[in-house]
Amino acid sequence: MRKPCNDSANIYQVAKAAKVSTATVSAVVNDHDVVEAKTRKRVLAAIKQLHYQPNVYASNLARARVHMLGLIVSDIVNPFFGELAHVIQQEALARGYEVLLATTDFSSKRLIASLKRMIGMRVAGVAIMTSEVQPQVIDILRSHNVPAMFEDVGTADRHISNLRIDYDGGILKAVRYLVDLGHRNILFVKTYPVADDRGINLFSLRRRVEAFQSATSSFRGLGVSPQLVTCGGPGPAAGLGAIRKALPQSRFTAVVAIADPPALGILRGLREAGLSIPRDVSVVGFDNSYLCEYLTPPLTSVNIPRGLVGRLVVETLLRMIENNESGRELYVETELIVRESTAPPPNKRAQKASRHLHR
Amino acid sequence: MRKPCNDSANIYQVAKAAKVSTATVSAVVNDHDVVEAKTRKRVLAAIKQLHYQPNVYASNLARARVHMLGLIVSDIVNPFFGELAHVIQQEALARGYEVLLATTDFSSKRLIASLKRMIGMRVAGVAIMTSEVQPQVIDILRSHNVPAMFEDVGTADRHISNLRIDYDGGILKAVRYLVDLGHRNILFVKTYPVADDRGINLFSLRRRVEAFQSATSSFRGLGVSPQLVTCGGPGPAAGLGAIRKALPQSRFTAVVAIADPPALGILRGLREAGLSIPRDVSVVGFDNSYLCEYLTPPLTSVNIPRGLVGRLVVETLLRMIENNESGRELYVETELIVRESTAPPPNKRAQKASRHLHR
DNA sequence: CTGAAAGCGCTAACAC
DNA sequence: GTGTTAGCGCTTTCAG
Repeated sequence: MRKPCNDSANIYQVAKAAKVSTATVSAVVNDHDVVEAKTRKRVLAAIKQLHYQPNVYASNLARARVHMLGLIVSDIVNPFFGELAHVIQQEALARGYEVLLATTDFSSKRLIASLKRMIGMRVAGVAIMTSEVQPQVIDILRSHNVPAMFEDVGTADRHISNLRIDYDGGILKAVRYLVDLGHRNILFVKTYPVADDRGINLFSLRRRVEAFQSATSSFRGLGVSPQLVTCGGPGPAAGLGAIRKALPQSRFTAVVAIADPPALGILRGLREAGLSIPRDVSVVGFDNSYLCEYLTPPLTSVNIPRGLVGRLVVETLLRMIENNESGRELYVETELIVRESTAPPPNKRAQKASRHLHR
Repeated sequence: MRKPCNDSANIYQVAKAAKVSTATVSAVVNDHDVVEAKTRKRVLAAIKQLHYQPNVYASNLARARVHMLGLIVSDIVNPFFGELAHVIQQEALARGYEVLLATTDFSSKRLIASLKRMIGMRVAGVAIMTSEVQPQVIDILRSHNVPAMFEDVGTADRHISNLRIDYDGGILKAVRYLVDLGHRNILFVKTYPVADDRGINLFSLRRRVEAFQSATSSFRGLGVSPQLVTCGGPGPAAGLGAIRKALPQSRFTAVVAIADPPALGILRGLREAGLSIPRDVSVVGFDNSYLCEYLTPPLTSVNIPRGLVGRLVVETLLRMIENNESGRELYVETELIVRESTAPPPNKRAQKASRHLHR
């Protein structure tokens, strides 16, 4: 009635060529270890000869469950997400799952679309590592009973786990380190990507801003004065835009970037203005992506342990999927990696060390 | 006989809820524009109410062909491939195709595995943008009659197109520019990733080396002396390793990197040795990835027009798929983007401009 | 250890 | 316009 999918041989042809039934071929293909060696060999030969490649759709349709996880991230160009995706993929593969990757480009519309597509593919679970998550996402997940893992959004639930990354602590560590070096005027550069549709939820960005506010206020006694600049746009360009905006209007000796890509632009903007790093101003990034150590100067940055995150994500998801466990709250620490983009501010150059060196 | 896939509703339940047949539901879902508005509305309501999400496997199995392209690249962490993948995806999406992305990490075993998996998913065509391609790949492709697109490998054929990127020209332009600036001792840094299995075909790498040899030899009359250093490893680390190896044993005033990521490591290694760029040595990258303009100094690099490449790949593949056209040979030019990492060599500082400025 | 056969959920003739 | 129904290619009982 319908013409065959393409030129590929199907299981019947293999069965016929090997003079066995399709059940036997299926057993051989899936390593069911119940086939006599001789028969097996015959089947294998037929498979090779016909270049048989099982039709994934047919087999997944027939199979009860699909060994596949979905992973949704905002932006694969950000090296942090690239590395994270890589880790998760490795981890999943090691446990017998494929991973389906989707990118939202910060569009909540695309998040929904990707999620639906993944559900259509009957993924066993999804990890949604984006900063924008609207309620509808939760609805969809719930109505399909798909185990999910979020980053820093909402709380755990029967089918939902949540991984909290200690952004606040990371920002605090960065600020404390700068304060210890003698900095008092610290600029926080917040950038956000511009999405094509209305609602990107800037929840996690806002959280980081608050973390900065509270970090600086805890040093208010020392005369620390926080400044803030915001600029929309993708990656380094946004950082550059932000710093250009900030330079004429703020006085600062150190800047903390909300992520590494903007930090690239910040370095550039500072240099454009004839400033030297770290002599005139110190810069701290966030994510500790692989680029940091190759920048000039190597960038001090807050590290998020991708390996651990990847492992936790996959393991937790699999527990929910395979052992039917409930969702759980997870937490990972961050730490400051000091490199050469940070130093005492110009006027403090003399008084070399501060008393509270960051441990 | 088999338990349903998961908690999701299926087309029968929707049909029953809307009091129509499954054919009608299918027509609505696929926008077949033959359904009366009223019926349509009823079906839509049922779909929403039941959170119906069509099973991709069932529909692809039933459908004649799958609107999906495969894309295989070596390494998604290399920004160039990241950007290329993005462009191809956009382009494909615009023409109604999804794209399935796979990464080989330079392992030929993984190339084969990915290809087979894609064929199992009945992709309509594949683009294989890796430098390593063994004959078996061609066999597989041919035996399944899958249209394919390679980068710089072999020649076109009934079902195979080939895109040639003008690496040679790019390298020649870089070398000529350096020579015009007054450089005579030019180092070419070749790095290659180490794969976990035996056979990575270094074909395209070798080609670039040859291009460098021939480029320099065309300036032999001017006293140009080519040098070469090789180092295995991933990305920037390899560049760093290579330059560390080269520094004590070669004399050069300019270096050309085989790609941008190694150039990062080269910049770092040079600086480690107390050299200033471009004052003491000039550096040229290859790929012109988005990082270049944010490095210190901004990196002169050879540009590959990703947009054009992406468009050509998708368009050519679709011509083979939809119009049953034969494979073809394609060609794209490269160009040198001059930034601030290149300058006349130390001893030539005085004689500012050379006569043959690069156009 | 192997074979027969009943679905998995959907699509697309074809009939009405 | 809408319904009926025969597959798409595979997996998996269940008998033998």
